[in-house]
Amino acid sequence: MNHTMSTLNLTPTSYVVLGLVAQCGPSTSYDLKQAVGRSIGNFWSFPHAQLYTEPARLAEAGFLDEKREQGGRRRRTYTITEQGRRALARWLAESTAGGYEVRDSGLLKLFFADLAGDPEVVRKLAAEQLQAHSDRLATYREIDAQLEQQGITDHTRATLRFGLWYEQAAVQFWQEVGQPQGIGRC
Amino acid sequence: MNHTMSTLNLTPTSYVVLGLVAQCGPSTSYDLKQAVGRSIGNFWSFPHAQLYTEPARLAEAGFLDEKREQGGRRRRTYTITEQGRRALARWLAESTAGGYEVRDSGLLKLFFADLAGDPEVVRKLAAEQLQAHSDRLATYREIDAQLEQQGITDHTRATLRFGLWYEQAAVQFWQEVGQPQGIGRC
DNA sequence: ACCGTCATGTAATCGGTTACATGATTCT
DNA sequence: AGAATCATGTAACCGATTACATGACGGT
Repeated sequence: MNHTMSTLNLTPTSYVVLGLVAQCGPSTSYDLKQAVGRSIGNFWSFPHAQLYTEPARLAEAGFLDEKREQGGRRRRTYTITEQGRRALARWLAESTAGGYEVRDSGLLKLFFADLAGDPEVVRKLAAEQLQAHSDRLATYREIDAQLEQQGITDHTRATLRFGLWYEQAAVQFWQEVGQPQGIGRC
Repeated sequence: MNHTMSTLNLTPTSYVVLGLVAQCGPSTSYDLKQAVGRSIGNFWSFPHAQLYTEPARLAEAGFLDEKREQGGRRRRTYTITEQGRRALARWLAESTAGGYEVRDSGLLKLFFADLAGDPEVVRKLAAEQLQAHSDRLATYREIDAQLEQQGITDHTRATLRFGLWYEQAAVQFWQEVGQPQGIGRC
């Protein structure tokens, strides 16, 4: 019944918004921002502006329902529609075609590090990265422990646990890099 | 001496191009495409069009030198300039501010998987991902072995080895997810 | 009343992606 | 010679990022 049913292709960003609204119920963009910051934002970040524009797009296309309050902040609150739910369900069920991407500038630098001529560059890089990843590993461990205490066992927690595996791998990797005596067995 | 010295901000893409040209010597966009496909493209992909437009931008800003052949394919060959080298060196030396991003739609799905209501969704997802990551792990192992035979021990090989660590972590993670009896120790 | 931070957006730009298009080579 | 693939780009669009801007709210 909505005539603006133009073919709008749904990006990962779209599904994040859709999923979050489905998960948390009626949300404002700021709610989304908070939710992202607490969870997925850890490994896949979205600038806040997108969490304002994307829901608008989705609403226009009929995947979300937008209600704007009159007084005060005049904020827009989004609710998922049946159509939105269907789109989400379809995405969840469909086979995951897209691979993955690890966009890590540290790695990029390492790849070109030999160009610098100076071995110190690699040492420094490895030390930095090791530090950063160790820190995050510690953080994730804390959070995971908290979630465990709270008895949370659903798949949002599982996602966090990926962070654990990842950071562990990163720590080991950068340790390996830092050791000048060469590459060990994996 | 170049008057078009406008402030052009250098993105990761820029450094990939710069670094590759520095590493491989004079290159065409197609060369870059090939090089990317063989190496960094494995975890950080760049559509080929970018490898045509980016060098142009860099050339215009004085980081690359462009020479176009007359006959045949009339292709443009890029060489790194002193300015380009400096930019690259500066980047390599500077502290890596930007964190990393893991953009994996499989993970995203997992995060929202419980919304589907159907446990089969998770099973299927985990199976798929496990398969995909196992395959890539195998591939990386092969490539690494080849590189080892060739006696390559520089940091471009090290970068590949990150792929090994990563895929191993991913495999373990998705195995964990696939096992319904809950989450084990990490 | 004032100040700082929280919250909520909009606008403009620009890089990234998709799609299109064509000319060289190579193979049969 | 013709088909198929390799190679080399261009153009248009659109999402993503940055920057700007302002209004509410909470505390002093």
